[in-house]
Amino acid sequence: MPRKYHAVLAAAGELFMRQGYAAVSMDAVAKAAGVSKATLYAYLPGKDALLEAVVADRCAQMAERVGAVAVHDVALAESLRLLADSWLRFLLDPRSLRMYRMVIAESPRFPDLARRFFEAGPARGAAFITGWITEEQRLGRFRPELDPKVTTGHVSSLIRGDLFNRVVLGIEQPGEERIAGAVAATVEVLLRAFAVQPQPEA
Amino acid sequence: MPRKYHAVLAAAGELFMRQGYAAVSMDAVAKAAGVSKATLYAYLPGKDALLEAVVADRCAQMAERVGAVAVHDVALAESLRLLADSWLRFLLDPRSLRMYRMVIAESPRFPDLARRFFEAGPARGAAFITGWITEEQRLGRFRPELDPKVTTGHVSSLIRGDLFNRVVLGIEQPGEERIAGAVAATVEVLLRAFAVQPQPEA
DNA sequence: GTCTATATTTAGATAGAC
DNA sequence: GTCTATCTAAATATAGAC
Repeated sequence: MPRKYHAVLAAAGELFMRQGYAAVSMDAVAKAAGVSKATLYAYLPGKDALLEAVVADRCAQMAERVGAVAVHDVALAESLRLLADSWLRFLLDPRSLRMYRMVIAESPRFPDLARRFFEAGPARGAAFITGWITEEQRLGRFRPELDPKVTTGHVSSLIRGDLFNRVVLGIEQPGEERIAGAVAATVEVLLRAFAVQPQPEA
Repeated sequence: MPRKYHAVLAAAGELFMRQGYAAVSMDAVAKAAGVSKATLYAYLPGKDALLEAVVADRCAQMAERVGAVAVHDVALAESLRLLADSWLRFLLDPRSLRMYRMVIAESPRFPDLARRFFEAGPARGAAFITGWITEEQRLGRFRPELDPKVTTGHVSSLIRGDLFNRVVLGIEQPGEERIAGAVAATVEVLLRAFAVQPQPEA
């Protein structure tokens, strides 16, 4: 699939993410990609296939960007802060938000698409956090009796927090301090819930 | 706005929630409501206004259904379990999920709609939880140094948990035990993070 | 592979009778 | 208020030349 195929995927992706699948016409995609409509149909059998190709492409890109900062050679509080900070910022990235909105919206009609997104994004993030937890348990800083996978769900939910839900809905557009503040508050909770020796607050 | 107005809102709501705004035609709404298209335009100036009316209507309904179970005359663990269980089940209700998906999808193009949804749903739930926390603090069972509003974000995030994210994407369709298990695991974390006297596990 | 031009269907919206 | 019938624009998809 040659020359302009990448331009088509990029243009279609941009439009689908911003306006939603149903609201985007093949004309609009062709125009944005600088291609004729007939070329679209030379590449792909139809609009559904275009969406699937776009999401597969974006998932591959996302899979490379996923991954928080894992550090273990500092105090647990700082290690948690770096993990939470990097992961939350990834979630709040406009690309992540647009992808999330679009996939959520179409998941009832395109379940495969939702699963692919989940595997490329949330599942990879979860696997990363599970690894981080396991290592911290080995270091004796994270409660050893907890199941790493179950705990990953709790940790990731706290990191995402209320802020993500508000931003997804456009209720809030957080600045630098807001994000840092949310992370700091979350770290306090994480320490109380998961650290071997609960540390007193400042 | 007389006789068939309710039927129009109900039919349009059902279609918008299930298929998304852009994918639903006015013809489809008219047919589903048992009404001619001209009648739609007698009620409302256009499709956008129909969406806004639908969401306003559903938000009013939702505002009545919102509200978890608040109990304070049992042990904190049981009180937490009831709160988490009722709230999570509300979130996982198909009506909640469809509304959430649709509003998320359209929030970039209809920010007012997202805000109305937020006020009718998540904000009311948060206010409820904040009240619950304040009462538990008064009873001396919930850590008194914590800010109730900030803590509400942490509590609600943990209740929602990983399960909600998976269900929204259609990754998982939880049965009774799955929900109960998720609630139980969450309660353990909530106790460690927020109870005045961390209780030993079973 | 890529284009222009077009076929066909369906969209949102309205006129006018009752 | 409610209908049938219809207008106009825009949608998905394709034919056929290069």
